[in-house]
Amino acid sequence: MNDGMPPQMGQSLLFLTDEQLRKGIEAMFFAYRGFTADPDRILADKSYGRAHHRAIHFIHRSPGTTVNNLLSILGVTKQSLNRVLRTLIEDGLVASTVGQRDKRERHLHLTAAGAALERELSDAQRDRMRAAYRAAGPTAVAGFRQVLEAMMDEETRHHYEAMKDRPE
Amino acid sequence: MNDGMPPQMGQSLLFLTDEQLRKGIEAMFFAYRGFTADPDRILADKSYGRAHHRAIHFIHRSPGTTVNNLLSILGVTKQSLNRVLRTLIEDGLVASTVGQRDKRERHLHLTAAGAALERELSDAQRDRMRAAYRAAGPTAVAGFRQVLEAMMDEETRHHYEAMKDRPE
DNA sequence: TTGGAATGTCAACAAAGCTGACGTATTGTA
DNA sequence: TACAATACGTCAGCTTTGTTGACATTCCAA
Repeated sequence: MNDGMPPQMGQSLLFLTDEQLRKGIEAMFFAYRGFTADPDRILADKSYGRAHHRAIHFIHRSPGTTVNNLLSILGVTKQSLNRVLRTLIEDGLVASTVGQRDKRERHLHLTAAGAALERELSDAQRDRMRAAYRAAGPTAVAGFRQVLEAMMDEETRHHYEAMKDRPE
Repeated sequence: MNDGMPPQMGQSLLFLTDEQLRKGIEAMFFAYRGFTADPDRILADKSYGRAHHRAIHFIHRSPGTTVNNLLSILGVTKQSLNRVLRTLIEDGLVASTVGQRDKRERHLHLTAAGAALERELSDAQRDRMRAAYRAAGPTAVAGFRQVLEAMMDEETRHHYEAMKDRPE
């Protein structure tokens, strides 16, 4: 039976065939939909979107972060982020305080209400992630993270690693 | 030193801590940006977007697929898909033919030009995926796929698996 | 003191999703 | 043979989230 592989290709490189790569690409596409589905449902009720979720997540993750820093983490323009941030501030989910050392900077924190929404969103997202982790097991999880990290842009990976080991 | 873990938690469950889950969530977010970055750059020059890429990908993957089938794979409304499909047909990248058995159906194929663009896009995306796979190794890749598959919605996983093993 | 950096705002626009409504051709069924 | 359901296309209108470009304000630092 012809499996489409050149006979000289060793078992060791079978995971690099175009077919394997295509499966990985489709797995990323389909999995990302699941990944965002639960928070999206929660946000839809509140007339917020994914952009609000991302802002809330990273403000929670790095309390006191500046607008500029958040910008480069999220990879969007300041105008785009500003629109999202403005509604979150207006709605009392995010507090923006003038910097001490540099008064041009605004430091962002979640309010109690913002922290409550963050908790609700991340609980939902973690539930799915936990189920997937549990189903796949610790070895698979390690591989999952390795491949994802290798897939990032250089600059992005720096952001990722910079906040990798911060304590809660 | 307090690592934040309850002392009764065995090593076997450390991969399910909130901190591990959060890292996985952030890895998904950052990696997905890298995942789409290369095709996005190619598409920007041609005034197409990610939606066009997805349509082209799955038409290439399942030649002769109907509009309805594509709809349920992509998880969008027919109005949204139609806008994309119309431009692709107008530009001569996709051919739409009336069904033989059921004349209500339209069967979708890539033209030579469409196949050329598909090749360009998937080459770029596969290059990054290949580099990530190579860096992480075959064991990691297996885990990567396992976790992603466990992360999908039920219905989505059916789509994924239905086209999993089709020959090129 | 002056140039540049950080921030914010206004305007205009585009991609890509959504709902709702409607028309047409075709098919299956009562 | 009527009628209901299906597949597809399209129009209109709306939302979210991204983009440029222009411009004002505030403040640090050379």
